[in-house]
Amino acid sequence: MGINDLMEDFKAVDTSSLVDKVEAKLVHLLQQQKLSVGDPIPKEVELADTLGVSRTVIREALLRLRVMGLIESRKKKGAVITSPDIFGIIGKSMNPHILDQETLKGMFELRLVLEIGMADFIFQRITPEDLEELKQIVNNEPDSTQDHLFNIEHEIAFHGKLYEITGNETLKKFQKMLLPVFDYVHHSGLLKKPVNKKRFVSHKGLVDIIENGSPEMFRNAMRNHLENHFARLFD
Amino acid sequence: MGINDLMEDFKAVDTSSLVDKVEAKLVHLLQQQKLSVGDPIPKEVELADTLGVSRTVIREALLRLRVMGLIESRKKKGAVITSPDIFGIIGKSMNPHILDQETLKGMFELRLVLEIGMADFIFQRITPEDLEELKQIVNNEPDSTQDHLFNIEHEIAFHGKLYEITGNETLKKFQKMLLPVFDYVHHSGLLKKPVNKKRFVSHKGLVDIIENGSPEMFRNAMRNHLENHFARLFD
DNA sequence: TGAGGTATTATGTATGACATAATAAAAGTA
DNA sequence: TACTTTTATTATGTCATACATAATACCTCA
Repeated sequence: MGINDLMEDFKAVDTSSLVDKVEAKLVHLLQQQKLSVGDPIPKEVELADTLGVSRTVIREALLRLRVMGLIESRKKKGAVITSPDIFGIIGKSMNPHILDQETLKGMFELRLVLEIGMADFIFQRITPEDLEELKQIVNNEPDSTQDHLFNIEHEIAFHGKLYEITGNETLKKFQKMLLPVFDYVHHSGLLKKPVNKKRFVSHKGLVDIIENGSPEMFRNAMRNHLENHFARLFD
Repeated sequence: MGINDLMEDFKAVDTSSLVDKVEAKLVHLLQQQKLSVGDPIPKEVELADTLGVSRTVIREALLRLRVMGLIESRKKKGAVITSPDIFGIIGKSMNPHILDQETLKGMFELRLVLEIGMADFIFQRITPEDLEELKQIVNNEPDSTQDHLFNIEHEIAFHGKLYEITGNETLKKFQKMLLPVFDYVHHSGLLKKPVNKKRFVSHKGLVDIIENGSPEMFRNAMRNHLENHFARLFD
């Protein structure tokens, strides 16, 4: 056993707390798949007894799982396994005021990536009703001559509908989470370059493409539509 | 005060637990922005004293913040505010075995959206070194004639590098998180349609486009490159 | 002055008790 | 018998206290 192995061993000293270990064990237990959604897990006292630790530790470990959305606990009924709503959970820790600038900028960019990349799903899954609704939304928008006053409400209505059309709940939740962050970055002085309200491809233009065009055309049009945002990121 | 208002009041009965309230108060405190990263927050006993609840409750509330990545606690030093690594946190609750099918499928699709949508960032931020590295990766790949044996390692190396080039850490972390899920969905029987290993635009083709083409060309090429995956989703 | 030991402090863990809410069991009534 | 109400049970939620542990600050002594 060479010195390097020894060092490896040293590195392996268990610095984790008791709760850490218990948490790991519990997560491992859930992964065994012996348990599926809705199944109850052992009571706190049982667990404490079995694992030989205090109920305090068990409670902390369970609490972590609960915050992560892996379990839900009800009085008397004990804790049951749940399918975590990931984005619901993230949403809570998604406070723009707390995130660092790098992450915030990343989120801003992420939206642009998503809206350009989702073209195929829109074309594949859009229904006639969706298309009709899109047209409605566009018709309710103010005149394009005064687009410098564009309404954030209409922006959300239109782009939100696009996410909805993709039929991807995860994507939609992601957008919902991203929205406040995007807005925050947009208005805080985080991006150096000024806002240029020049409008390129309009919402109406996008709808026309959805109706008569192809995913390829849509991607390019959306890229153009978002030019104002890209311009603030690139030179 | 009409009956409806009364009902409103009834609806407003506070069903939240003590810990919930304390958590809300603490989060609110952090949002005051009076506190920035690295700043310590009051000790557990102080908080318990100030808010008039037991230390247990305080600890549970703090634990939630900790799991959400908003604070870190050190012995003796107390708890300090941290900039949360959102995706690190999500990663923990991102166990494919626990997520429900709908979410899993959503994640699978999300990857496709991302890789098509990130073209502009690749072109904007790629360096000569990046390009060189991409070529290296492609050169190390097995012959395209035996592409039915394509190696998952090379897939990850190539596509991972693309994420890296975007210069968006958030995006990269997101990919890291998505990877196991994508792989899981790919191999579990979740997608009905069989895997068709037919190769369309190759990695080499993509590199060529990055070198000589445009974001627009890249998006189309990537869409084509991912055709195998899309084919399993669409009719 | 600086190294090393000691005291202090705040979190981590353990224990025991009681409160509370949800359920199950039992009792009572039509 | 069926159905409602009351009572018991059970498991989590909250409280209080004590001690362990690790990190820091302080203090002593060479």
